Amino acid sequence: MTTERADAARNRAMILRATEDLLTYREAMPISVDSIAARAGVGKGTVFRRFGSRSGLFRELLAERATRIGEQISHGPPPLGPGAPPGDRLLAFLDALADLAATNATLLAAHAMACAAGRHDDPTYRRWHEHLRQLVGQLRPDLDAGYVAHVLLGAFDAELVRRTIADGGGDRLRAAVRALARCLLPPGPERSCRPGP
Amino acid sequence: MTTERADAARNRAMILRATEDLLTYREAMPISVDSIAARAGVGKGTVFRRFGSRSGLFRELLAERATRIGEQISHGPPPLGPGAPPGDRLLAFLDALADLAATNATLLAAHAMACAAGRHDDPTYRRWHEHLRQLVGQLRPDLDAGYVAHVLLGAFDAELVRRTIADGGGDRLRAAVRALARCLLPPGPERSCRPGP
Amino acid sequence: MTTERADAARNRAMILRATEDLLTYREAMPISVDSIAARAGVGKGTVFRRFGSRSGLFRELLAERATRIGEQISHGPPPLGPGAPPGDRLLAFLDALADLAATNATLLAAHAMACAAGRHDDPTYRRWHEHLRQLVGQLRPDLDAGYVAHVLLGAFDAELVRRTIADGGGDRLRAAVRALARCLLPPGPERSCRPGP
Amino acid sequence: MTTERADAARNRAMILRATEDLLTYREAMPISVDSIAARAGVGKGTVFRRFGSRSGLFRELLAERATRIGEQISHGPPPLGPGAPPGDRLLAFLDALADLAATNATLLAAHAMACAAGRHDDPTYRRWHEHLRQLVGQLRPDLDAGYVAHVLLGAFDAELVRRTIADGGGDRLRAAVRALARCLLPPGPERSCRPGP
DNA sequence: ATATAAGCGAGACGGTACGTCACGTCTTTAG
DNA sequence: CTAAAGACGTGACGTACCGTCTCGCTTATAT
Repeated sequence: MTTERADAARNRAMILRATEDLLTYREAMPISVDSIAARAGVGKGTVFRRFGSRSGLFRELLAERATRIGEQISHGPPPLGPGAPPGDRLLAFLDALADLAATNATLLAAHAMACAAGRHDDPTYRRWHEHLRQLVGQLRPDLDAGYVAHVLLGAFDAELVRRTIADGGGDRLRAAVRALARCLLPPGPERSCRPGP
Repeated sequence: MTTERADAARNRAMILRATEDLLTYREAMPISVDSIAARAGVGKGTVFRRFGSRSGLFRELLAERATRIGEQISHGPPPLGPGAPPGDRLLAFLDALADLAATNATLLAAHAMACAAGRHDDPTYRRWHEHLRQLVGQLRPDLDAGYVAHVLLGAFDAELVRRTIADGGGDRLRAAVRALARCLLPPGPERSCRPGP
Repeated sequence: MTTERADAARNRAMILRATEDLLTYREAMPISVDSIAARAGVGKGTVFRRFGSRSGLFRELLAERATRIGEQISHGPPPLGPGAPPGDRLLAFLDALADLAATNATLLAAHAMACAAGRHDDPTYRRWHEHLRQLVGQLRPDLDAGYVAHVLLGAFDAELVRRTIADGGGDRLRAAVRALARCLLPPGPERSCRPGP
Repeated sequence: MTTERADAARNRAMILRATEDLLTYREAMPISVDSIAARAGVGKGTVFRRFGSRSGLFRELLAERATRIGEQISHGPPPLGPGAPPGDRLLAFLDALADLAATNATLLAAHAMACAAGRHDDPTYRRWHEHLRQLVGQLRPDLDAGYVAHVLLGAFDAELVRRTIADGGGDRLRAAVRALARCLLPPGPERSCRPGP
């Protein structure tokens, strides 16, 4: 595919927009592909053609939302972008994720629901995981960086995020994540907990 | 109901056994209630009568598996049971969870799939969460204990566990969890970072 | 299946009735299974469960309509039923078919559309064909009775029937069929091959 | 349009040839336009530009096959062409149709499938019907010539032809048609209603 | 022991949502 | 600038599977 046809791009945008609308209105999961297609004013086949499956639709929507963070990680200014020390980047990245999660709770829920067990293969998830893995690896060679990266991403689990912001708002989420992240930072001079080899 | 009918008890066991078998054979999720009923040699209605729903079936199966840990937490000997210092209990509990997860990876996956967003309401999950919340609260008053407890339980996410033991075995899972947990322990001069049994 | 469940029978009737209604309203073909299910107030799955396919639905509806004729052929009074000479039975049967076709033109069309090439396997068609084959075989051993029986049934082709009654009414259809049928009767002393007006 | 471009003519031929091939290979109906285009080595749009629709493709293919008969009817020698008595022309025409049907059974099936209810509007069908209508009208003023003409064409129904030649070959079809046609001839001294063997 | 009522077993049933299919259209590009 | 190529739009179809409901039978209890 060299370039996307004009009508395809238009319908693609309409479908994504319709999905957003429905996610905003209905917090509950039952957002059927039919309802999305109907609201977008296109046939159901179009949705499946463009996104492959229900999962693919939410995946792509999440990817769209995650674009900004991804770009800032790669080319943005410190501390989120390259150049800052790993500890600062880690905190900045988790802050960004917390922001994203707090403002897209329902999308996360839908994405989690749709992607089910395959969420580890989601491109967005993989990118985030890779970023975390590298930072953690630099900060704490004593930890299983890959595993810890997954656990940190699990801290933004849709249901957990929803419950947390429902009882404390986005601030509580950010604070909790931040406090948790600091536990992973290497201990300073006054911290005696020195991990073994 | 005074007593459980003999055939009912027998069928209940057959259903649970059939579910285990299917979980062992098929790693993939699509284990339909029909297939379970067929393999158990009972009608589908029996499954729903006994367990209420697909989720209930997996919930009960997990609860059965979690019975030992629950009892040891409540009445067992330290460090898992009462009496040991919180840090030791936390590590012991997470060790136990890692063992359970390593030996029941597919069940966890099925449970996660079936319970979906409602897994926070699962009795077993709640009990574990409450236990962790108290321990974390005692150890680290500076953290959001409830949130951290959820994150720690997220470290036993089905898909994550599966991938971890697939690439490193149960030992890697246990080690990774242990290393991660130590980050949460408060720094203390007299507590070794590697608490022995 | 020993006996049909009460609710199944009720829904079955509702579906057939809804199909009739839609056939009455909309002469055109596009009667989707969804529209039938919606009008019947049941799910689409129910329609497919009971009738197997879109074709099966129309087949069964036609069979229901053809029940009277089938019974009269088997056990009814002459000349349609047994006992009358073959020539009289042939004419009576074709008359009955013409009546049925004239009053169920749209159903025939839908049935033809749905059954497509497989209409020769339709139970109702087969019964009618067998009846005709026997009568023709008795009347005209010189003809290929099976083939002629198919041709005679082809005289009630949905599109042909529709056009004929649209330009001449049911009477024209009946007369045309009758005149055609007389050509097949063996020439007798008092019954000329050229029937009088 | 003054003349057909060379490549257009070539593509047209390739499409028709591809359709024939597929009709020969696959007796079953599901010959999609995509498969035809693919086998012809052209884009699907080309097929639709040339033939308007799926139906149009089969219609044109049938028309091509029917060209010889049409010419012989109009300008050929008796008994098929003009000049012979109606009875002879009728028999000759039906013979020719039987030959055509026997050698193009699958094409007839595809044509019937594609044209569906609109086959009465097919140019080829109309020409044949008109020819038959006139002959029947001359031979048997007592019959509904238009209706009988349709019934006679129905004797070459695709499914019927297929079954007949499958169980008796083309000879059985020709004989059956011939015997049936003689029933329509007016009784004459030297031409009995009961034709001999 | 037998009749009767309560409740269980089996799976057919009801319905929703999904993904597929193939027609016909429309945009893009090559000649 | 015309035509080829095929990506695109569309909606009906049939399927899968969850949870419910009905019917027949088994078990416990009363006589």
